[in-house]
Amino acid sequence: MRRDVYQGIADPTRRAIIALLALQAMTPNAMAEHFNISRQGVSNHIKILTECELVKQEHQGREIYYTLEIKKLKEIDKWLEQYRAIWESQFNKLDKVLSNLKKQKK
Amino acid sequence: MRRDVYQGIADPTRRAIIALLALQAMTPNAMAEHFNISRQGVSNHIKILTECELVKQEHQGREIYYTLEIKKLKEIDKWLEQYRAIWESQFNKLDKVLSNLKKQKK
DNA sequence: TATATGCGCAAACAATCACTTGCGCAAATT
DNA sequence: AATTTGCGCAAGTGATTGTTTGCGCATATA
Repeated sequence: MRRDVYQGIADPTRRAIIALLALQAMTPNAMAEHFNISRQGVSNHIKILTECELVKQEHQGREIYYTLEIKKLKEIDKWLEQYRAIWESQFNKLDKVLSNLKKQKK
Repeated sequence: MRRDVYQGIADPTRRAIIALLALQAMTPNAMAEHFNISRQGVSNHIKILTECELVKQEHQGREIYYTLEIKKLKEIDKWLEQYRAIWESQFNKLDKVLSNLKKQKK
């Protein structure tokens, strides 16, 4: 069983949960109200998110508030970094082509 | 069958393929040499990457060169954007705490 | 103390996954 | 013309997924 950030964000419902938790900490029941799946379905996703360390829990009485571990998302950002350089240089190339076309028009 | 970028990058072998193709276009056979799985195993991944539009093909005789569609990775970057704002503000808060501690020491 | 509520665990399900092996087609080499 | 090479397609395998329903344990309310 693979448990990493990439796996964590692979499912659309999990990305929706992440979006919710970015706004505020929430209990599983509160999250479930936003989706068409059962409370337990949501809990299963939370379990995976917890295992990926994308989410942490805060017990409060019998309720459990889940919070987003935003720094885990930084991992993806770091992975993207190596490719950002490439697409930026590609954009610059395109930019050059365009400005050359402009010059030719003149 | 879900076919989006997030699914595309969910598998470690596929991320490795992406890394290879970032350096240069390659045939499936060439890629397979880098991994411990069969040529067909690699081809299965390529198929998924193609369906996610993370990869495009260029036929050249009987060989097929695959190239990385870097702009598709930008989609992830765009998704991350909303969270970047959050972790940056969190970092600034931490920064404040640290500089306050420093002041107190003085 | 009895009952209701919030939650995780466990088991079950079909669907999808990552792989493999075997095949056949088309391009290249002999 | 015969053989080799590069590739995708198809079918098969066991493992993992997303989901559900039923359970039991705590905490809260009556």
